[in-house]
Amino acid sequence: MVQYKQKNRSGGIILANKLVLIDGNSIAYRAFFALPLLNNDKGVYTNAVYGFTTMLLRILEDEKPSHVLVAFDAGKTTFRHKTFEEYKGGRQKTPSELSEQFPLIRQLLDGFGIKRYELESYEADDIIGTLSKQAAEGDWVVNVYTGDKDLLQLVTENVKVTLTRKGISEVEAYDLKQVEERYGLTPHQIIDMKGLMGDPSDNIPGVPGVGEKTAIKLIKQFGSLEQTLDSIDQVSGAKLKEKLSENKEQALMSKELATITHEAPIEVSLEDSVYKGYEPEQLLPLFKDLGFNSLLERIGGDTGQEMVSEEEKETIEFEEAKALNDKILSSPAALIVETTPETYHRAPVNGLAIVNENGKFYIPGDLALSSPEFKKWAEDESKEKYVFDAKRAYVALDWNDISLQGVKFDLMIASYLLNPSDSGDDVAVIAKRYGIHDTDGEEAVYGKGAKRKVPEISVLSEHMVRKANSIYVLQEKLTNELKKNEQYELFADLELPLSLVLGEMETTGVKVDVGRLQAMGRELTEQLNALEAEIHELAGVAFNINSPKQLGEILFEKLNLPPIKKTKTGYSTSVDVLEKLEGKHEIIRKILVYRQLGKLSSTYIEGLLKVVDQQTDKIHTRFNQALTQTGRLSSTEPNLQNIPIRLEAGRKIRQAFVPSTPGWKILSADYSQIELRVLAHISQDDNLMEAFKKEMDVHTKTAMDVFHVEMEDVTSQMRRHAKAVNFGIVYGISDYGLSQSLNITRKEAGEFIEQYLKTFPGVKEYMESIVRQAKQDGYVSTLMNRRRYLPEITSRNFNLRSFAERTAMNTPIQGTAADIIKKAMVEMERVLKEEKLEALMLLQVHDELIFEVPEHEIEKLSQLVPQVMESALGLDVPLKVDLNHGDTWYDAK
DNA sequence: GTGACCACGC
DNA sequence: GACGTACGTGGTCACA
Repeated sequence: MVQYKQKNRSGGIILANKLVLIDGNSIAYRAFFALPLLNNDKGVYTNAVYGFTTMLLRILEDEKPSHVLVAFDAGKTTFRHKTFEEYKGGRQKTPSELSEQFPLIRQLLDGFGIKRYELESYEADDIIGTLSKQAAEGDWVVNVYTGDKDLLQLVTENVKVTLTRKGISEVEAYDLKQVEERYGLTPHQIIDMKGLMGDPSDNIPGVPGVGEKTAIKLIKQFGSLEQTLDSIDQVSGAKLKEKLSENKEQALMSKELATITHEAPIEVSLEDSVYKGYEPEQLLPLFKDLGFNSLLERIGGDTGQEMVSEEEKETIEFEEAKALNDKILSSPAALIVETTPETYHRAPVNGLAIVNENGKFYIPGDLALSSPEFKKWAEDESKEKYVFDAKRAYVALDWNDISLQGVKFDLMIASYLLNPSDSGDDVAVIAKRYGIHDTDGEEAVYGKGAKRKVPEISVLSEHMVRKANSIYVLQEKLTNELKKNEQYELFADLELPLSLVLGEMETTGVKVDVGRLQAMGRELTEQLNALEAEIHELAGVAFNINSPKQLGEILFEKLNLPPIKKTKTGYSTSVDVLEKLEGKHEIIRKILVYRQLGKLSSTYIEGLLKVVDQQTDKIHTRFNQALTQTGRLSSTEPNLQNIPIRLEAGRKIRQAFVPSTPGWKILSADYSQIELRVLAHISQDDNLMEAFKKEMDVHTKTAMDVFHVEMEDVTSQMRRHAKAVNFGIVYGISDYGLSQSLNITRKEAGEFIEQYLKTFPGVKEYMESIVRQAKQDGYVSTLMNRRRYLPEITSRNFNLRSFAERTAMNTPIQGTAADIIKKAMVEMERVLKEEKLEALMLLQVHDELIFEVPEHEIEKLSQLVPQVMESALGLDVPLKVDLNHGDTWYDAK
């Protein structure tokens, strides 16, 4: 364990005491403005605390001080206000986001065992001035850390001042020599300089018209402010002479204000600031609470995927169930169905855990899965269960012929809805965010990569009981937070039911025509071999076409083609680069085809064949319900949301996706322009709403309005551009992004966007108001109150801020579309059951639902599906669904 | 194992 | 004027 301890004095020689004085307010300010507005899981801002902490850790490591003291300003008025009432007047009020962090900084310093001090009527500077003088007189070595150049006046033989530069990441130490180099003045003359030039940030007037250059020149010439004022007649320049004599008094007062006192009536002694090193145990809970996970390691804490050490864990008492009775199978109960992390399809159940008001129980897998009592309890809707990742539990049990019902709380989903940015699939990680630290992460228990294995049962049983206990303990807290955010309906009526729907879709799986896939694979391999030979022939040498590095060398060095774009590591060989080279060499076309076919072969043929269930020829994807920042689902192992469609060669892959029962059909229903319809609704833009109400082609309509032409005069080029702009609006891309996708200049792209917003003033108004709202609230919401926090929207970093602004505009659109289709899915599943239909919902691809349907239900479904989807959520514009069916997914177009 | 690069979908 | 620009998943290569 790394622990900071005062180092032994070398060779027994006692060196001078070393005192570090920190200007607390100044460093906190710097940190606050340098870092984006981070917050922890409780919504408390922590950026200043974080910056302060990293700085402090570095100071302690670099300086290894024997004494440390952090000085703070106290109150608003100081003795300087008696001299000059407007001292520090006109200063912007400290933002509340910062002031609320000061108590945390104080707590943190206490945790470090570092003395802090503030004194009524005095500023931090004065405390530092007084202590540094005392220390220097005692022959101590002093280093002052601040962001304020004024403190340079304190530099002496023994006292250094270290200034923060550029944010907080860089610092610069000033001793006598460096002050001289920088200003050509002694530290004491800094005050004279200030008297002349003033300081706008403190509202110190100085002499108007005199800036740093003139001030330094005068002080160099005459030695001090007083001597300058005594010798005004020797000053060169009539204007300057006049200014100086007019503002004598003001200059003297300014000097007084800028002078840091060495005589503050402080009640601390140097010895009070003794620093003995910190105890990691004191800091761990603070850091965890603040969410400083990256700093835990630096102070010798755990990173989350190491076992929580035994001392930190309270022992947990639990019972191993020998038989299942009402005491164990009561309600409500937290339930863990333990499966080895990763895929849960056909996964063995490693055991179960239940925590309820009667106690904590570990239940061996065999016992539960073979127990009729357990099945009855699990399937009983009225027995309330609290879980983590309901779908995992649901599917794992479903493979064992148990249909889990009555899930009333899912910790994973709840945490995701409260804040999608710190979601996760690990109980421990989420529990920690909410203050529970005794649960190990999955990786710590199971190991990772090659080392993954199911641990011995004593470890595993305790692990699952701890997880169940975390859920049990956190249920109320998160439920309350959801209610407070008005997200409980989203949670209970949408996402929870959806997880069961998704679970059913996943277990149902999609049938694949393996023979067909293999045949396509063979054909592709032949084509690839032929192409490879031709490419090598044209290049004059055999090389790996899949290696961007080798390909780049061949194209741009051997064949001397012009390198259009570079990447960090070499030449770019991406599609848009190759397309620009297409006319220049016949090898290019072949490489493009090789790339396209190679992708199909490796990702889609081989990739899919790898995950086909050998017994049933079905593919069971997993939908991740708690991952994307917008509320969309994602799909893994395999990803069935990116099966090719645009290019015919790729689209053919879809021919391998077939119904699981002979004679059935694949039916696909996709929302037409759902995001733009949502945008029309949210923005209430008349023009856009009209397009949908009149059922116009929205891209054509956009082209007509943006280019001011009649419908029949819209060229395909215009429509393509309009479509790209609409696309950009929906996905929140920038002018740069648009310029890339249309291969036009950024300026032109910017003009397009501007023209678009002129045409749709309601949209413009929406874009502006949503950004304002995001700045005010810190988050944006969808129609169903899904949230996304955007702390960076107040960042002073242009990039971070712009990105957050585009996100603010885009997330309510994309997220509401996600809400709508999710709602339709829940409703659809209900209707299928209610109508006793055999048809099965198989997949969701963001704006599209895929079903397999018996022939005789096609007609019924063709009516029901659009009806359900179009009425999922009432908008002020109609929703429209396009429907297709066929023998394979390919044919459902 | 990890990061860079590339490519597929919405 | 620079900054480095939708969100995902997954394959391959090349490095350690």
